[in-house]
Amino acid sequence: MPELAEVEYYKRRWEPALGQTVQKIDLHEKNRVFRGTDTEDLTKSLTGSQFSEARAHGKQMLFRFGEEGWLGVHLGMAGKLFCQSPETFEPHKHDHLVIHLEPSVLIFRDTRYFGRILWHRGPEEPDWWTQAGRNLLDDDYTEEIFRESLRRRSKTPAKSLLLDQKHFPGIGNWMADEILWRAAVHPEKRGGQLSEKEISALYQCLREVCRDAMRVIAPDWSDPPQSWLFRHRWKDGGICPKTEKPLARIQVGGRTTCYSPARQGKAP
DNA sequence: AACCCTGTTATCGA
DNA sequence: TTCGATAACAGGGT
Repeated sequence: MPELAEVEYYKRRWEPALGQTVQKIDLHEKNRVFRGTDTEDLTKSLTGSQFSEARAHGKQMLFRFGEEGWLGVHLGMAGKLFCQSPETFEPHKHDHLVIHLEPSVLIFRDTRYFGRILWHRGPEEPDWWTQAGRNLLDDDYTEEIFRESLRRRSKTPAKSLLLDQKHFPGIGNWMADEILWRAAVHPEKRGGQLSEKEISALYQCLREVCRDAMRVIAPDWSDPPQSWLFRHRWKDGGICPKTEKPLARIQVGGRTTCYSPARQGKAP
């Protein structure tokens, strides 16, 4: 489920425990979500440390413990984060990491095991954090930078390019469809086939969808309004809220894609 | 019961 | 090198 704004939402779920001290860790070290992670060092270093910082970038989260502990969380397809009190916490089969602080309990739950926990110890942030792509909501993420991404991958269908986390961190399946629909660009159109007007529209809609998602979803996971494609994309017989014509579903780059033929045209 | 999925990664081949 | 297609991962929802 989690894309840009959902990840921000889940990051905020852990923030109430900032400043608290870790008493105990529960984890299943053989678990897939710990692939490549030194769980022994994670357990040893986290215990007794103070939860000091919470950040999100794209689909990745970074939580700092003490000065030198950096816990990375990726939610995959179905990951969730919770913060509960010890009285209300009930262990769940798919709770892969449970951090008992005083007085809160932080939980990483993932029924599908596509998520991932990373761990790094040292004074500096880990490489997998500093090497992430640009923040699409920053003022310095300009149309020129967006154009450069299109140039670099001019033969890739627009839908597939938008899903590339190196270029567009945080964009996932529903956001990519929403952006293309708002910009009236067919998902299979390639970067090199886009007109100047289409490129500008895509850039504007990319920024707009990121802002709208953060505003509506990040604080309390509100339902987006009916005016978004989001509300219609999975319904059989869904109707485009802009044209009132039927929506269509196709596969692009292996991902199910919903679009409005009346608005976005036929395959190029 | 069969099929689908808001994600990532390895592999193969053009 | 680059990119697309495909499969794999694992469980829950429809």
